[in-house]
Amino acid sequence: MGVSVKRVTIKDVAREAGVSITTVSHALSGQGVLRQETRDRIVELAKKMQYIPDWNGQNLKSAETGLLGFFTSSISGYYGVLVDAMYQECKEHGYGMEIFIFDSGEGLLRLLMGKRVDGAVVLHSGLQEKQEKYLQDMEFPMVYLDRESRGEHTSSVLFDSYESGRMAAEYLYSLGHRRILVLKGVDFTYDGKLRQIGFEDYMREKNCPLEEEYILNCWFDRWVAYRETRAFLQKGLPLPDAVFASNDDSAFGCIKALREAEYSVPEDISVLGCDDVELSQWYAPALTTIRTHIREQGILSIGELVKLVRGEKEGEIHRIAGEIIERSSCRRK
Amino acid sequence: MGVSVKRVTIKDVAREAGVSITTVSHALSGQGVLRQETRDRIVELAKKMQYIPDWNGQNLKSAETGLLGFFTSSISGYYGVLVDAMYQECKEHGYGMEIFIFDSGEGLLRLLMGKRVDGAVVLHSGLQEKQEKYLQDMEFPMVYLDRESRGEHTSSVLFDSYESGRMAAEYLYSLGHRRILVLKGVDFTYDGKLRQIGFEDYMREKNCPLEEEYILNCWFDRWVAYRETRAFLQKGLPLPDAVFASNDDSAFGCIKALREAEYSVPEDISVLGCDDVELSQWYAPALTTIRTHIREQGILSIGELVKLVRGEKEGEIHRIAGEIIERSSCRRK
DNA sequence: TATAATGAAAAAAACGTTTTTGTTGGTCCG
DNA sequence: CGGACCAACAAAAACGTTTTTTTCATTATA
Repeated sequence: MGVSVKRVTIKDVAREAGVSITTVSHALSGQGVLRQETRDRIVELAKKMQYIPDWNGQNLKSAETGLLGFFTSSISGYYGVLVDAMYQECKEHGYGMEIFIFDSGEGLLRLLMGKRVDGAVVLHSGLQEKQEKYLQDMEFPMVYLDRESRGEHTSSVLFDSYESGRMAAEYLYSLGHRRILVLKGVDFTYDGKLRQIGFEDYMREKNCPLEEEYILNCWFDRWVAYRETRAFLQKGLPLPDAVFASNDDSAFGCIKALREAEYSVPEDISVLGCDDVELSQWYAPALTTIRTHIREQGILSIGELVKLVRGEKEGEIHRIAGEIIERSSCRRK
Repeated sequence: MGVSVKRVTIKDVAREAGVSITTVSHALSGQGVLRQETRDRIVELAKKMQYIPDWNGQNLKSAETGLLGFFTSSISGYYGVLVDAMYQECKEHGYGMEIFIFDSGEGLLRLLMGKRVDGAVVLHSGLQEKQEKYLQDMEFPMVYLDRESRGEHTSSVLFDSYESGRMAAEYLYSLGHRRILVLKGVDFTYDGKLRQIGFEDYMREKNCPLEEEYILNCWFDRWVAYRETRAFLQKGLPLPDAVFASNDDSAFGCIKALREAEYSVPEDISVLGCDDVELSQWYAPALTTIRTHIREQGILSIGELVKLVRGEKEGEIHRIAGEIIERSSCRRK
């Protein structure tokens, strides 16, 4: 099926205007030398005929599409902010943007190399090293959001998650908390891994190594965090002084479980989140958290990609520092 | 700049294999008649050479792209869920999906008619009637999420927002609330408008027409709702029995303002939301709200679009009923 | 006045595919 | 043994553009 009414092509416009398709193309693109009168006449006519150039025809010939792509496995939740920031920045630079969601890294190559976009921002743990290498060899402009990669045409824009992990530990430690419950995120994720390691490193250095039973696998998920802390509470182990949730979502889940068990935050237990999602400031109690500047990540990554696409610079690795946002879910012991 | 390394084209594969490009095309697409041995040999070789067909070349010739598009002005917040649902459903039907964000309806036409996708789901108040008409004339398969439109190739998948508005009013009324503060959403939005009208209609029928000062323009926004209810509170008007927030976000903003003014929800004032965003059940108090089945909207719209694309049916208008989810933010007066 | 330069437009090539039409040698059937 | 059919592949057309090259009057220059 698809579109069954005959499309208006450049040929139709040319015929109607009594000129060649070359002339139409030139008139519409502003290229070439034409009499002003001719140009105006054709532009006018094309609009009247509602001529819309075929994307495939256009881009088959020309080298650039004017489009940047964002490739990811999901945009639910918190990534909406990232995407919106990226889109604004694309517009700023005169590019369009499209978003591709998919699961396998295989598909990514097809899309990228099929010359659909001039460059890509990728946030996708499913992309294999082999494929990453291939893209690098093809000199395709890429910016990664979740892995360290740099080359002539590839950059990374990352959060300094190791430091954020340390920062979290330092903050809780400085408030006098020693026995800390950690809600671990997704291990095979760049940020998840580093936050955890940073946190653990700091505590070990302070001679407060984490205890096995006080690390809960919560997968960055509210529900899992809720269930896990419930289960933890039922074990009857000594109550922790504080909780470090590796993202805000799990902090919310945890707080709910604590509340149901009649513990109040932060009176009985402090809870520190990570991310500073928009909701955090609306929550009760307002969540103290490590802010990851996600909007900035979006802006920076597009800016970087544009430069790579235009060949204005070589790739590099950017790191965006976290920042502690003190609200009401943590207090001194 | 762009990709500078020479792409591997079908010609390269053909040369290497010692056959014509026709044969390569047939081998890879499974069309035509070839010896099994030849077919295998070419497929093997293409993979080894990392041949990836040029999207534009392919789709220039063929009528269908195998891609469905989602066109919207923003995907922040709550729409992530919608998008994820749509993506899953696309996969289910063997389609790919891409998302386009943009502001003007002008751009939409370019994208749609540029033969980038086989069909589109649109959620975009910026699309003008003239453009909608044009698309209909072009017999382009479309599903609208925020307007009533039907034709041979266009459907709508809507929430029954008028009924939801009535439902909200009925619920609050049944709890004995009479003086109700309404946090109005965005007027020029399909759902915003109808929720409001539905609510007003019911109250008028019950001889409790809304008072002017008890309608706050909150634009579906947390911050605006927060500031507006603060301002309202300072006016010193008689306290309402309940609040109907036209979406959950404004309910959160409102509750924060109420709490800061030392009113407690639901003891002093009941608050009813609308949407049932994921957060609602995690909030304190857990929000009583009208659930709009957004996931279902995603699934239904894609299912419908696929049928339209395949020409299996004519367009129609679907309406998804709301459902009241009772939690803890409302109580009997 | 012949030639070169210029302005305006057309013709043709190219982009990388898919699809339609041809070609070739061989097998089957009467 | 001669035409019809077939299997396996190649050649060519087509898709809708952009870009490069060509054409052809004019006008300027020597």
